[in-house]
Amino acid sequence: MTAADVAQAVGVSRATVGFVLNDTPGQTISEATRQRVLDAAIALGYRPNSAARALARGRSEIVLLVLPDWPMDYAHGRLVEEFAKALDEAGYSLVTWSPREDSHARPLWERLHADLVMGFAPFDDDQQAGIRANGVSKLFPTPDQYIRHSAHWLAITLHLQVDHLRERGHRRIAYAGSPDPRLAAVSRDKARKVAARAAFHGMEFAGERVVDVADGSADRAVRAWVEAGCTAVVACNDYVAAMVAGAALRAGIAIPERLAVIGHDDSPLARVVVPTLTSVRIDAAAAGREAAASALHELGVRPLPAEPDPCAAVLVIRESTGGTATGTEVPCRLIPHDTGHGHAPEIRQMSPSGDGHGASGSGSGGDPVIGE
Amino acid sequence: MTAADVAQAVGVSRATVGFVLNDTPGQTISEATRQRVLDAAIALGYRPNSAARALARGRSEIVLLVLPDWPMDYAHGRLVEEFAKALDEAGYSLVTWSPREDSHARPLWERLHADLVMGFAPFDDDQQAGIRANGVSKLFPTPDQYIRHSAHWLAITLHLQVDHLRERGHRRIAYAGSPDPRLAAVSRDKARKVAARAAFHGMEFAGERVVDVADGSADRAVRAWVEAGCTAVVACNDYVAAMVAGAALRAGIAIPERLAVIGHDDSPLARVVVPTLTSVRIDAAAAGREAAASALHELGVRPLPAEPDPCAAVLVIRESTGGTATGTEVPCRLIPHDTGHGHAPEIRQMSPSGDGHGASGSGSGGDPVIGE
DNA sequence: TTGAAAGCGATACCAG
DNA sequence: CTGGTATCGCTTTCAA
Repeated sequence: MTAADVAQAVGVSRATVGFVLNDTPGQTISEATRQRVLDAAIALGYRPNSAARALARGRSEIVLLVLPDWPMDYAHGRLVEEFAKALDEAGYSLVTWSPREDSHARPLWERLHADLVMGFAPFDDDQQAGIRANGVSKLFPTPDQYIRHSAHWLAITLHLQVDHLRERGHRRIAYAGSPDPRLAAVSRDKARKVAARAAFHGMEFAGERVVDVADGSADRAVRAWVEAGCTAVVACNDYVAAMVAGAALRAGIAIPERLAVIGHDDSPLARVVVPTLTSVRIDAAAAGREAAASALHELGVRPLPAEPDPCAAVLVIRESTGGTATGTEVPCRLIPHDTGHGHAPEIRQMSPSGDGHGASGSGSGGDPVIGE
Repeated sequence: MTAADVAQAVGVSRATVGFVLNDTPGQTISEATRQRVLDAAIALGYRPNSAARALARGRSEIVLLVLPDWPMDYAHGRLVEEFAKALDEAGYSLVTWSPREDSHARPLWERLHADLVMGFAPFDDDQQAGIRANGVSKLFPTPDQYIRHSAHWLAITLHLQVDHLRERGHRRIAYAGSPDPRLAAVSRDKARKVAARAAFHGMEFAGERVVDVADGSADRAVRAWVEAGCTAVVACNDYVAAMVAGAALRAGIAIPERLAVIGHDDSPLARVVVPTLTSVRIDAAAAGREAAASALHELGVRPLPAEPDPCAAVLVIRESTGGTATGTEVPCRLIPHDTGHGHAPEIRQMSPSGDGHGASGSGSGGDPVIGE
C-alpha cells in the first residue's frame, strides 16, 4: 500500500495525495478530491512508510532516551513516564533504550535516526561522534545541562535526609550503600555528599558500608553501627533502608529508638514494609516535564522557559525515624541561585501537611553545596 | 557525511563504497581500494543514514516490543533484558515502548518501521491492521503463540502457590488482589485459576479481596480472613504479600502460625521484608531466550526449535510459610503435553536444594488445568 | 486546482 | 575489478 496506489485508486497524482494527507499549507485542493483521497486512504488501509518519510523529511519525530546501566529507581521511572507524556502531547514519540556494554552491534542511535538523543548520563566522545554523525540528530544533555537538571535534585534530597536526622537529634550517623555493583559509583558519590552535609551540621559521619541481606553484611553493619555509637543511618535507597531495618529488627535493635533509618526515593516499598520507612523524593512529574521542555526546545518546537520551574522535593516522615505508619509529607522548594562558584541551592521547608509531625525550619539558606 | 562524500574523497564511485562498507558478497574489490575506502570512512566519521538504509533494504534490524499497560513485575523485566540480549547477539536491537492510551498521536509502529512488532498481550484488530500496513513489519504473537509462551508459565506458578500451601496442611485459603486498577483484570484472572486449583485439591477458597495499605483494607482483610478460618493467603504478587504480612504483624496475627502468605514473582522485595516472603518465579532468562527464538524465527534468521525448552519454575520457601529467612528453592519442570482439550501441564517437583525444608512430590501429574 | 519531476541516501542489479 | 543506474516511498518545489 503506497501513496501511488491511493493516487491511482482516486485517479489523481501521488503529489495530490501527499498534499491532502499532510494537510500541506499553501495548497488549494478542492474539497471534493480531498474527500475522495481521504476516503480511499482509509479504505485501502494506507499508512505512510516511516522510513521513506523520515528520509525525505529529514526527521522522524522520535526522541531516543538512553537509559543508564544502573537499575532505575522508582522516581526515575515516573520521570520517564511524564517525559513521554509531555513529548507525546507535542507529537513526538519517546523510545527508551538500554545499551548493552557487551554488544559489538551498532548502537541504536545509528540505526534509528532519532531527531534527538538524550541520556541520563553525559555521553562520552565516541558516543557523541556517533550520534552527531547520524544525520540531523541532536545531542542532549550537554554536561552542564545535565548538572542543572539532575545533580541539583540529588543534592536536595540528600540534604533533606541529613537535615531530618539532625532535627531528630542525631549527632552521629552512617551511610548504607547498595550491594548492586552497578550502583557502587553512584552510591559512593551519595555517601560523599552526605558526609559533607553532616560535616556542615557538625555531625559525626561514621562512613559508608555496603549492606546486603544475602551475605549477612547487613547484620554485621547494623551491629557495628550501634557499637560505634551511631543512632541513625542514611540509606542509598529504600531497598537498602529496608535491609537495614530488617537486620536491626532481627538483631533486636529497636527502630527508631536505637537506630533510625532514612531511605531515598519514596518507592512503594517504603509504605509496605514494617516499620514503614522515612524517605525523600523529588517531584518526578515536574522533572519529567522540565526534561520535555528542554527536549522540545532543542527540537525547535518551543522556546525554553527562561527560569526553570523551582523543583520540589518532599520528605516523608514514617516510622523508621519516629513518624507514623502512614507518614507525614514535608514539601520543600529549591530556589536555585548562582553564587559564582557553582550552584548553591537554598532549601526552604514549607508547612508540613498531614498530622503535624513534620519538622520545621531547617533554615539552611544560602549554605554552599559541598562535594560537587 | 554521505557515502558520496566518502566516494569523492577516495576517488571511486559510491557503489564501490557501498560494496566495501557492507562486505557485499560476490564482489571483488582490490585490497588497496578497499583499505582506502575503509580509512576514508573512518577519517570522515561516516555513518550510514539509517532512514535511507531502512528504505532501500526494506528492513531496519529493529524489533519493537510493546509493553503492557499494567506495571511490569520483576520477572518480566528480567525477561525483557534477556530477550534484548539474545536479539543483540543476532544483530538486532530491541526497542521497548509503552503506548499511551490517551494519545491521539500515531503509534510508534507507524513511525518506526520495525522488522517485527511483538507484544505482551495480543493486539486488537485495529492495531494489527496498523502494524501490518506498515511495510514489511511482521506481527507477533498471534494469540495461540501468546498462550503457549505466557499463560502456561502463569498457570504453573499459580499451581505452585496453591500446591505448596496444600502441602503445608492448609485447607482454607483466600486470595489477595492488587489495589492497582491496571492490575485488576489480571489479578482477577489469577484468583480464578487459584480457586480452580484449590478446588482440585479439595481445599476451600474464601474468595478474593483487594488489599491496600493506604486505605486500611489490608488490615480489614487480614482480620476477616482469620475470622473466616483461613490459615493461608495467596497473594497476587510480592508487594501484595508484603502488605498482607505487614497488616497481620500490626494486628498481632502471627505469621506463618496463624496466617501463612505466599507471594508471586520472587522479587528482591521478598528477601528484604520481615518476615521474608515465600514466593514463586519462572525462569525469566529462559523465557526471554525462548521469546527471542520465536522472534528470530519470525524474522527468518533461524528456524524455531521443534520442542520449546521445558520451562522451569521455582518455589522459594521462606519465613512467611514456615521456611527459613534465606529460603529454600524447589525447582519444578513443566512437561507440556496436549490432552486433546487444551494443555495439561504436568508439574514435576525436583529434589529441593538448600537446607532441606522443601516439600516433596506434589504429584499432580496429568490433572487438568481448570479455568483456562 | 493539479501534476511533473527532482531530490533524500543507500542498496543492488547489470554492464563494462 | 569497477561504475553507472534503477529503486525504495515520500516530500516539496515549480510549472502548467
